[in-house]
Amino acid sequence: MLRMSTLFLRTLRDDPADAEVASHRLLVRAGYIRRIAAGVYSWLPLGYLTFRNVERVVREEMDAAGFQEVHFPALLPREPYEQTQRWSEYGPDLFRLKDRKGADYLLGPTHEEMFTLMVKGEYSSYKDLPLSIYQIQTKYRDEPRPRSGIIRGREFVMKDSYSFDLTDEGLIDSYNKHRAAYVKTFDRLGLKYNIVSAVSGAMGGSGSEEFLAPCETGEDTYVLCEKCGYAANVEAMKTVVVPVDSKDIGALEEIDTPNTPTIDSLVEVLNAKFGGGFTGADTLKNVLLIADGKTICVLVPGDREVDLKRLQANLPGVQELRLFEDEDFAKNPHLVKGYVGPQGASKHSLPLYADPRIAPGSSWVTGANKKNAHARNVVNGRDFKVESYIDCAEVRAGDTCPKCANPVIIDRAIEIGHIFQLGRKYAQALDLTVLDSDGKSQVVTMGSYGIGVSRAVAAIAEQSHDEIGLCWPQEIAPAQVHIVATGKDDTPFDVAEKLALQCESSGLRVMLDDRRDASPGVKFKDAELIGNPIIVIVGKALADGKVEVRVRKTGERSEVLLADAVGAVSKLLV
RNA sequence: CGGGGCGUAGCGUAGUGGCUAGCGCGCCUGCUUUGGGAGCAGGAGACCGGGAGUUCGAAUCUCCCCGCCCCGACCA
Repeated sequence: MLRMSTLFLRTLRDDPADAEVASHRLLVRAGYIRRIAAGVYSWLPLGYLTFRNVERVVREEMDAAGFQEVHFPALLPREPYEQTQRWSEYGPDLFRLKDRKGADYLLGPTHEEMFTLMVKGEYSSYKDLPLSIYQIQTKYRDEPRPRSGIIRGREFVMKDSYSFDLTDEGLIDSYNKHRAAYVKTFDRLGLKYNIVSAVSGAMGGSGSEEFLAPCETGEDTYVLCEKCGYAANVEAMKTVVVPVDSKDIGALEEIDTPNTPTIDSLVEVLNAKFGGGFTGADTLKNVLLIADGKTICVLVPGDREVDLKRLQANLPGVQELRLFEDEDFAKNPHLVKGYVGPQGASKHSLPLYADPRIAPGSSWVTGANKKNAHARNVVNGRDFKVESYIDCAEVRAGDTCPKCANPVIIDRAIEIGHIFQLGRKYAQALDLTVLDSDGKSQVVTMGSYGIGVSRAVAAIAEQSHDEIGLCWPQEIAPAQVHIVATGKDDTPFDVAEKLALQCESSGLRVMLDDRRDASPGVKFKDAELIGNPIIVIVGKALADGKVEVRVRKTGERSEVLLADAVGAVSKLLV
């Protein structure tokens, strides 16, 4: 039983000045966490109970799915990460340190290498597969900008699993098992979430989905089609290419457009010249970039920006991407800033990547590749040739769903889980092979699956709070029932104590506010701030032999006979 | 790394060159109070982020450093 009289807890009346988002503010105020350094937090008793509840749910579901738990060190030697290039590729996000002999170590940001090597050390036959193992481990990433309390920390706890299969079909099967286990886990955690298609990013691999918990303070943006259920991270959102008939479009024609280096100024001139009707969407924006040292041109409708994240996600293999700067224009005199057009790009072997909205056959107004001139009737396929279609324009609410063509909505969310079909990248690099039934050596194919355990605590807090405090789902709350004794003499305290014991013996987790020196107001405020799902008040109503039972989330209150209290509480918790 | 902001007691804050750095919450002692963050009285607690400088005098002005928060870039 948690007794408030002795619990190591100090709640704060004011919001901490450095906390912005609800989860951070309330977890600090309610005495769950304390900041130690940027992105590094301690868990106090209430917080740690909550954290362990989340961890328990995750572990139970992993075990139930037949995955086996292991535990690696957080402190790791350099060598395995050298073999997969990540010692260098991971960059400054990797916490690196040296031991007294000067040998390189790191604090693990993720453990693909260790899992792969562990399996390699033990298994060598296809008969041992499939295998899925996991750990719940503290991870370290020296984030450029930790933020939002425990949502994005530099030290955090993650459950990471890895599956090992001989065949691609096997991988898909393991992937689906994890997916199902994740659904169960997040359902039990009481989280609202969407499963969205994602890009696999730095981890490599093919299929990848994210579990996103919608909330305003989330840092991921995703699209959702409310009609058909299509959901995707904006980076992975697909745009359908619809070719346009261009037979009736006249020949390319140059037009004088003095002093119109921007889309807005161009639209203005066009409308003045041709009697209106033009918008930014009729113009073609040619954005020049340097991709790994090579100049490329990206075509988007004039009313849209290029989304660099989407672009990079869809340009496979490109490590470094940046926009053209003035000095780049200076080096390339054929590219006239403000008047770039795709016609003639092939002459300079400039590759054109087009957003699918620049459909084959579509006609545009665009730059004429010389100052103060534009061209109209510039037709894709006739006047310029696109190297490939690539999703790269900013995504907007109301864009067309690639599945059912209805408008999509855009929402923000916290990423609470991510599942990948990694494939053979790590197994290849670390030479994890098994003998197949023909006695031939085969590279194993892997999946990787993560749940942010500490982040899930914050995500639940984000989704489950109100103005006055936290409102935990019962499985996660520090206690299921929070019993408050109020009054001057011993009776309510004795009754509350007895009731607490009864609740406990009927299997409930109980917190008892047995403080004699705190006023009722303080106890009520604390109970509401702490956020256990049921609050029972032993006080005034005792005169009628009753106690008051409150549901934290709904505010619903009722008085029940003392003898019926345990039953009433249990019933509300079902 | 770019832009903005902040750093004064455990927490929230006042104090823009001048006496012993002020207030609220929290904490300690005593009395009172006990259904919505109680009242009175007394008390403890601050190298004013650090260093250097300007000045008769610096929390306050200048420079450097450190730390933190927010936006952007970046990010399983």
